[in-house]
Amino acid sequence: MGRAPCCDKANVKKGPWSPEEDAKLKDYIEQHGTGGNWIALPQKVGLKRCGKSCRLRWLNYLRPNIKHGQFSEAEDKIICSLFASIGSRWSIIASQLPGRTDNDIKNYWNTKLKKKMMAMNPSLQRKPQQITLLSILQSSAYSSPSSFRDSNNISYYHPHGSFSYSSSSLVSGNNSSANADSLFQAQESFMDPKCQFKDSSIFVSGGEATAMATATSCSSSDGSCNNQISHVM
DNA sequence: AAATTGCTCAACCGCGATGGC
DNA sequence: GGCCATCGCGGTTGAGCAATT
Repeated sequence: MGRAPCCDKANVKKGPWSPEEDAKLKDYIEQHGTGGNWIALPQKVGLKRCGKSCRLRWLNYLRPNIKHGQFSEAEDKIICSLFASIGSRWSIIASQLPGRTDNDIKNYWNTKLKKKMMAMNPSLQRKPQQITLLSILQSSAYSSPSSFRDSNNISYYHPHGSFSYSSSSLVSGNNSSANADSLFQAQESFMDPKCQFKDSSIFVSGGEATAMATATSCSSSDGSCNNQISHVM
């Protein structure tokens, strides 16, 4: 017995959306909202689509203020910084880039930004398995059991493990391999099941200031995402 | 001009989380 | 507390287009 399908696959249309379908869905949601039930929505709208498909279409394409196309340098920096700190939490990263969707950012990272980073630092191409939590702990950047400090004197603390990175050097092209390496070390430390964080709280400290960045989990059904990383100085 | 290869991005899939009963 | 339906997320796929051979 496998998992029950989310909808009747036989009666569901798949593949690209037609302009008519887009219009139907958009009109309905603008007039009535989602009703808090995506599964029931296609029937109400009169679409032969899976509820999940409708939700995705709305969130990634139809909802207002969606920004498509070229990412700016500033957006690149934000993506790199957040990827370094929280990994592939695309919905959280998207919440910091108004108008961008998690899918967009994910695609952008996988197709362009990642390559850009690799090109800037070929040492990143080594297998992730070569980087271990232990290697982080043993690194010269290690300063205490629960915090790291990078060359910019910025350290990042998380209750279940910590990491460091230099966002400025990553995106400027002047990055040292140590800084670039730390990006992926950071990522791995978060991807380690034993180090997963549930409340997405990140403590960032540097110099005399201490900041706490808290990423709360996200997305309302009307497409507005209330994820925020708030910085409390 | 045709065939092949590479790239992009919309859409799908599966699974964990969540909330209601 | 357990079950079920639904939501939301991240990883992956594949169609379509562009670039190259």
